[in-house]
Amino acid sequence: MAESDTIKSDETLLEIIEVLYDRGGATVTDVADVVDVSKSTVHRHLATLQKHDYVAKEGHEYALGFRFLDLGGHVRHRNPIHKQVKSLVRNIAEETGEFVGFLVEEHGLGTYIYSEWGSEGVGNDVRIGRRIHLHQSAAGKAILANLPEERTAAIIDEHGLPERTPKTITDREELERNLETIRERGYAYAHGEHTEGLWAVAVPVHDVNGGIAGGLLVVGPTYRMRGEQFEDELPEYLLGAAKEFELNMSHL
Amino acid sequence: MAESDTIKSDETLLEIIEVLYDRGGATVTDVADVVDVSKSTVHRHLATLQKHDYVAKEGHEYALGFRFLDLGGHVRHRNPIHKQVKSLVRNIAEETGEFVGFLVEEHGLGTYIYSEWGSEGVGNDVRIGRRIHLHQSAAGKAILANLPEERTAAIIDEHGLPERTPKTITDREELERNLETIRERGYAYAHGEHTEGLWAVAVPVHDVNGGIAGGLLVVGPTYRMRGEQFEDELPEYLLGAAKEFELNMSHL
DNA sequence: ATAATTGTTCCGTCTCATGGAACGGTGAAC
DNA sequence: GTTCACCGTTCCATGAGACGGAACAATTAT
Repeated sequence: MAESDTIKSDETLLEIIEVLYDRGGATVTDVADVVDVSKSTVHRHLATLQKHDYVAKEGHEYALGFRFLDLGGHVRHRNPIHKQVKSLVRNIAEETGEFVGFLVEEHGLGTYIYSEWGSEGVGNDVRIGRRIHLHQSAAGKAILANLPEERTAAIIDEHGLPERTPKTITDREELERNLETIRERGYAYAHGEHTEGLWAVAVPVHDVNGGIAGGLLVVGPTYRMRGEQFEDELPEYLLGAAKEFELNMSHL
Repeated sequence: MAESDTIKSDETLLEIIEVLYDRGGATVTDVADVVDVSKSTVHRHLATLQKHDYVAKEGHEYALGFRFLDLGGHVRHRNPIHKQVKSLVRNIAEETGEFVGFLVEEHGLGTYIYSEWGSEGVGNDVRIGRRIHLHQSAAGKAILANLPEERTAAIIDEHGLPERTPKTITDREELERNLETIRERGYAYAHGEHTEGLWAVAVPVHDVNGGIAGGLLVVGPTYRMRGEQFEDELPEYLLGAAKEFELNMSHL
């Protein structure tokens, strides 16, 4: 419970990594300006990272190195369902032509472990591994609606309901009503709650123990996501795909 | 030049990450057994990582968290050629049905920034971002053969020629003869030098400045990689694909 | 040429990371 | 049910080592 004590040098190290992440590369002084430590300290931290190939130095610019790709790939492959997720997402992307993603929950936030642009798939700055607030995403809402009630409450308590677009649901009561609807109907919509101009449909995907494995999501521009196609056929299709996926997972 | 001084706590932190990477999850005592520090120290490092979502704790097990996926994705997307590489690799995988990958060089080691299994694509434990020795891979040899001579020499000096299978070329003279052949003929073979039972063909891919951007590789089981198909058609096809890729890159 | 930045190294100081011991909780053994 | 063993976590005193600031080197701008 108590906030265990942490290691200061580690925290600055991570902070430096964060800066390199945000800026996509920075010099010693750049970093020192942002992270409140002396240049020499920054330099030593970067030297340590460089020694272990965590950052690459090009001229005076330091940037995150391929070691992170390695670690990231590891995290993704550790997840046993990843291979199945990949083909699931890919098939649906091909079928629908839209952007398709699979979101999982960790620490109360959502992470896409795989995504795919279909032929018509629209921008959306979703990046594999980028963490997003669950309530801002159709897939996240599908997850929230299917977690044990107290877990959902704990997540909202911890992370709040920050706004991302004017459409984002920031009122707790409203969200809970929305989740209730999602539970009843079996799938979730998002109407520009994450990115304006984009609508999404998502269904929950269960794991073998009946827990929630993640959320399967299709995103498209508003004009293409209206009407029967969006409101009936697509959700039904996704529910079927999720069910099939769950069956595949159950006899592994 | 001089080995700049590094930060000890950072190094243990990275060492701990490495352990979690190798084992795919470990308890405090597990880590303390391997990394020569006290349990309390390990605990504090892990607590720090956990606080920032770099590790996830499940029961008593700590494992690398999705934060690394995020960072890894960032590294990959920063690379401007990534998007083109993706479609290049994917097309060839579809065409050949085999495993296809794109290897780049950093710090004298190779990293796959994208790979794809075709319909028949065979196992190969290649994992995105995993770092491998260049001389153990057809793609790596294609790169080594096309780097400036002194850079190639420096890489061999630094990393040596460790064996991975009995087929791996560990003799420097032999490797240099091999590279010479590759330069002349324009593409590289590997006959089980990385994984026994797998043969590969690879071609170098140049960047806009005429430098070497990476190596494009096709891997398959020995029995499927023999004969004319393997020895003539496939290399020619890859050379064509690489050329087309280079053209696409030149007018961006 | 000079000045103004940069990254890097050096050094003395005092913070803070460390190991060891104590605590609390959980599960196996008897 | 009680004991024992082993786990993660917290506490504390101590000395290693992370830190800031100054000096140096190497570029680039003026």
